[in-house]
Amino acid sequence: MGTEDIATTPPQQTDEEADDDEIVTWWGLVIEGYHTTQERLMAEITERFDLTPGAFDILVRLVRSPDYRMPMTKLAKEAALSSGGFTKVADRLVAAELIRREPCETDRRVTYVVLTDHGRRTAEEAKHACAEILRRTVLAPLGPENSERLAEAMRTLRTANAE
Amino acid sequence: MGTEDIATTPPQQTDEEADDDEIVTWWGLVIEGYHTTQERLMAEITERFDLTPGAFDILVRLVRSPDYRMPMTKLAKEAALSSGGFTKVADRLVAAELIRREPCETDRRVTYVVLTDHGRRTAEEAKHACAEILRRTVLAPLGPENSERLAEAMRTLRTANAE
DNA sequence: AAGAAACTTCTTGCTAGCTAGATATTTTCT
DNA sequence: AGAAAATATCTAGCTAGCAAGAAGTTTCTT
Repeated sequence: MGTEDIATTPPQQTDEEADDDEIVTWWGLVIEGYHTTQERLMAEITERFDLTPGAFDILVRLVRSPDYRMPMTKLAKEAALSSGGFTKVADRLVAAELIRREPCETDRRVTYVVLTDHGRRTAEEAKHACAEILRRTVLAPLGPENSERLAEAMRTLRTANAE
Repeated sequence: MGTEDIATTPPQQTDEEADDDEIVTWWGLVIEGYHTTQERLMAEITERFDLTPGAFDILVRLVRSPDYRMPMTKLAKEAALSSGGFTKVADRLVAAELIRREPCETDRRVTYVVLTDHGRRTAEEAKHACAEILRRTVLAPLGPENSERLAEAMRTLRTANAE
């Protein structure tokens, strides 16, 4: 407080404003670090497998599901997509013959999406490539201890800010 | 190695596949933690100030620049936008009377964007609100030590994966 | 000084994903 | 049983941002 009258290079900035600035810059660093890494990861994946980031995400979730299958709504929610948005992603994946739709016998509102054989192979290869890239671009630079701490911090943020 | 013959709940998964899975899941946690937090932050900002996330980012960068002014190309690069994409963001900000374009006297290829008075006020208020939200939703849950470690990890990732 | 090369901005057309609302089905309540 | 509410998917129209390329300006080379 009380430096309002002294004009320095950033024109008359109060201590409080400087504080705000520091915090916003600090979070900007998080944004940049995250995006740089994620974009590099996705650049390699999309180039090697001809998948969009959204499609890759769906495939990985499906390949981990029992019978490689999940109801549309559940999958959309997991992937943080709207139902309308997910319909289009699913359309594209069906067109690429990576998944197919299957009606549910017991509840006719529900449609399952299921990996095709081609989709399962692609998903497994892409997941393996993803892990390899992550070892190289994230785990190696950070080291195991910092990696563990990063995960812990993110877990905290997720729980603190969920819904 | 050597567990291929024993079928467990995920149908015959090798150790290597389990390893891949663990890493991909670990990074998925980072994605989720980051997005949850960022979305909550942006939800509050966009609601209070009628700004898109991209517009907010531009405004904050401008309010920190000398004379509240920057060449289009430099600003686009800082904000990780393509030049075409940035033209449209700038169009919207001009329409909202938050910035204006100004030709450069010495190099007629260059156009500056400059905060209007209204833009400067909005940017300062939004930055202050952003800092307040970050204190509440990020710094408080993490605590100072973990916050410092998070920034350090992100700095490492940024440098490791730049360009 | 003339032409080539590089740089900056803007235009055009495209894609991904969202919101709102339509339709069909199931569940719940009376 | 039948009305009302909830659930699941799809459709239509919208927005943000990208990529490619057009057009103008400057700088470099001869």
